[in-house]
Amino acid sequence: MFSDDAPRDDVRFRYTAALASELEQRWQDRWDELGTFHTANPSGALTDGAGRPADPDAATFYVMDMFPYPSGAGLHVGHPLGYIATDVVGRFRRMRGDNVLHALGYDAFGLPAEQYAVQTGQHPQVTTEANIANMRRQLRRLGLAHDPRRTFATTDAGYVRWTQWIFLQIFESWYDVDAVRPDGSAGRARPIAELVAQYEAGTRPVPDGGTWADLTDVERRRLVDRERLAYITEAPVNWCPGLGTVLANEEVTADGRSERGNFPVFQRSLSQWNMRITAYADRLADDLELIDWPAKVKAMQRNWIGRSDGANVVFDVIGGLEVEVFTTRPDTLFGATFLVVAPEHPLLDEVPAAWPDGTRSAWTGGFDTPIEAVAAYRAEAAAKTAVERQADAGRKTGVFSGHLATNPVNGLPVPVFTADYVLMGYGTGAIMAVPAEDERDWAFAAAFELPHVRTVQPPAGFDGGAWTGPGAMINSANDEISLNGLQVAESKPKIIDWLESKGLGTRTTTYRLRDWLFSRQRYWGEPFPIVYDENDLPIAIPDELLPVELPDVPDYSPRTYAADDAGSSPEPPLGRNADWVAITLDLGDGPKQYRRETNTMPNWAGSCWYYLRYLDPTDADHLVSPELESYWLGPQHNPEAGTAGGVDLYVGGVEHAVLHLLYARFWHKVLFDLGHVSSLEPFHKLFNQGYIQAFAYVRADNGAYVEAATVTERPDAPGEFVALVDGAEVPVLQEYGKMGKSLKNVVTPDDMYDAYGADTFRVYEMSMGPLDQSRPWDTRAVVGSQRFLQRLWRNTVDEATGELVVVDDDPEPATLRVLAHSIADVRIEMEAMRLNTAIAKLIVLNNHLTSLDRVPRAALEPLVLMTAPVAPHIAEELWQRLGHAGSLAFEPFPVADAAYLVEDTVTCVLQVQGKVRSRIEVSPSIDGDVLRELALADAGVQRALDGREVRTVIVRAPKLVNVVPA
RNA sequence: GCCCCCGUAGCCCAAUUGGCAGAGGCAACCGGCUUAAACCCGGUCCAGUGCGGGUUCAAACCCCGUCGGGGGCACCA
Repeated sequence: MFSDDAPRDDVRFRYTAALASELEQRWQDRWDELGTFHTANPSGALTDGAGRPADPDAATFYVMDMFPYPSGAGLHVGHPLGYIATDVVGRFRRMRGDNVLHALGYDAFGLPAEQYAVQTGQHPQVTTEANIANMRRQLRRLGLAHDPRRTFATTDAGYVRWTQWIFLQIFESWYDVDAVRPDGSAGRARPIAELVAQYEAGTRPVPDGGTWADLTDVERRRLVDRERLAYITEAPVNWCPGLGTVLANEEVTADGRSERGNFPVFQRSLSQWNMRITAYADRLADDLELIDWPAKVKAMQRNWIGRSDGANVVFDVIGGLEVEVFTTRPDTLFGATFLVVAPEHPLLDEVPAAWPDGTRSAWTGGFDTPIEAVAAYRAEAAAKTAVERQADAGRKTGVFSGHLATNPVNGLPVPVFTADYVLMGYGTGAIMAVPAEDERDWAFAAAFELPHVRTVQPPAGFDGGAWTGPGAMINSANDEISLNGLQVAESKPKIIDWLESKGLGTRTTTYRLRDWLFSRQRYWGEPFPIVYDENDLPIAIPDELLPVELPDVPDYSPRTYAADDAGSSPEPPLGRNADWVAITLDLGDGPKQYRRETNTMPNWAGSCWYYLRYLDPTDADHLVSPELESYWLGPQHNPEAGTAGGVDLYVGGVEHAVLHLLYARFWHKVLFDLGHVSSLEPFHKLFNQGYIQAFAYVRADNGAYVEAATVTERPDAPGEFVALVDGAEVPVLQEYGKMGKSLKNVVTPDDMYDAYGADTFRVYEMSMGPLDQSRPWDTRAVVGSQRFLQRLWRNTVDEATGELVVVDDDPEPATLRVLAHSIADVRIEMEAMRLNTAIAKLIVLNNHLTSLDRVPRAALEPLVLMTAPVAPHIAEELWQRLGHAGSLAFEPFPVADAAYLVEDTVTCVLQVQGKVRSRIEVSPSIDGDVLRELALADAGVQRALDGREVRTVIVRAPKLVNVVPA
């Protein structure tokens, strides 16, 4: 059970949970009163606790946690893992002299808050505020060194104002692919007014012909609206009836369900807001090179962006039409034996009336005419849900369209099929099929009796099927060009050059990334700062009217439907307040009636820029002042920042690898293009912490979960467990997984504060293992961390009297050596964020001091300072009891005395054929040749050699010699 | 199906990146303290690194294969 907490007369000053709690809360109050963790900006009202601006000589260090979502359930012990880690790193950097910025705000819009509000019948604002208050309380008790002045919630009107302001910046911009960026490369966002100016001046041709002057005002606006980075378009979108809203591609799983709630998602053509993230696809992919992120997350982003280089190739279709295909293998064009277009492809809108000569029966699907066959297949494909399509992946279906096209490199006729393995949304929605070099095409060809022609020589012994590997080209020549004999990589540019010279194709890059669908049909989100006029065209609400606040509506719950009701339509809750929707504004031509946008923004919007707001959440005049942005985030803002700049350390779960992290990078780059930030990237170093998981237990008889806290392991049978249910022991089975109410295995920080105090909890979480690894929670093991702190306490304070027990004598050399090594090791481990091993080193030093009769101050004080980042309250208390005034938060982190790092002797291992046969003590600076002779003369070595000749001797002075016998 | 990460004492985890397999913690056991127990203090026990090959003077670490666990992608042309 938990440690004994009863006050005892003989040990009134023992470091118990009660004492820990008392001093922890006292120090938390003290930090607040003194403003200890008030981080100073270089200028402005945000100074340090003493009212000073930032020290110009200090390096900055900006550490940040992923935005917490204040759920109604409160925190369990898994949640604070990352917050503790960033706090430890931040406190360590502060002691190293850095100006550390660390704050925490709340991502408070979004579906869970809305659903929780619906459940409890309260307004989301009320539940959100209550949840934030509870989370603040739980986190404050943890002793996090956040700047309390820099917190905010995304729902605050002052924050919403700037979220909406950024939206309007994006709305009022277009992407000029030719504009030159500061680094010389091409393409950047520019104010839309500059596009209009170009049209007006005639320096940019009006698309679709005509002149600007000839267009009506409404035509001009439609033209310009099409170019905006935030734009409305009618297109197929992901409609999720179960959630009652449309979703971005990133929010839909591969099997066509909503990431949140796991409801089916249907394709519906709807008019919705989008963000032109695709304009940034190249930069989002390329700039990953500039930042220090886990390779896995970079791979996921690259994968999601899905850039592939190839060519578009035009095939003439007999009868006067043509079809353009995208291929990454233009080198295999001579092996293209048929074409496949997606069922939605416009080429199928007209098909021949009769099957052409040479049509095989396998191609027709049993229909008499192409018209019937194609219509039937298109209907079948349209009826398929994403889930069914997913289930059918690999099974090739399709039908001949009746069209014949001409292979541009050899003039041969190729049949055009339609099949749903070709997607309208990728490339051109049409492919050239090369069965010999593509596995999917091979499978289709096999199913439809289509021929193949090999154009890459497979290796000897290859026994059929598609060969997708490298090799020499064969069968690839016409009168003008020959690829034969070339390697695949050489052939690609050559054939593309030829195609381009003949006007048959163009070098092309395509992306999997789609534009970001940005509207949601929900109440609890940022309203769009947009109104519509009588032409139904969007108009920005003037800056002075921001923020647009959420109106009261009769019912703020989203209109949801049966999860499989594909025919239903979204209904924004904001539309339920007619008085709000209709608005009278004077936008320069007198008061007029407008209609408000009733969709809200996705909750990713608020998390796209919060790292900018921490720099000064009180700034009412700027999104972020350029001076602060460059000081904390700019390129080279500290020696580690690199050319991209950004937050120095960003810690959070890997689940945001493509959603939040991609969206935030996109917004940041838009803000960069528009001159609002100087950094190229928002987050320089990203670290994904692991998860704390927990055992859960189900009854062996009925499979019901039992309270994990009541379970014990059978002493007689390890691995078997029993739970105490109504006073009786029942056998249970162990499971492992998330911590959650339904699994009855939740342990909360509050439980830990009560039983051990916050410092013990912090030490335990940090010592469980490497930060990036997931691991099981084990409440019984927490006591080990408490013992460490208790020993540290006892090394300083007499438990009975509260008197200091340290002495001012000089420490023994042995103690100085342990001290020096501990300091050196702890610094290395802390800098590498290996907090578990850093704590182990602290324990070694502490245990050493425990073993002494008298603890010397000169050894104890550095230990207290080094313990401070991980267990700050007890460290502050001991520091004070040791006679220091004020907080240790800014005390320099100890530096090892190099004189005690060198050992007088080291143990040299003597091996014979790799096996340890002897050990000798030698000087650390011993000469290799001397050591060799010592080793060869060693009795243990001679015994192992047993008279054999020595072939060679490996000497790694001073630690190892390996003698290799002949 | 493809790709990535991880398998070390009963458990959580170290190992200066190829050089003595054990730093730290939990649990267990023994002893001290105690009227007794807990706390505390001291000590003990415990694996040859999932498995099979290979490279090397030397392999937990590198290579190949295989098994188990976790994650990502999945008809993207």
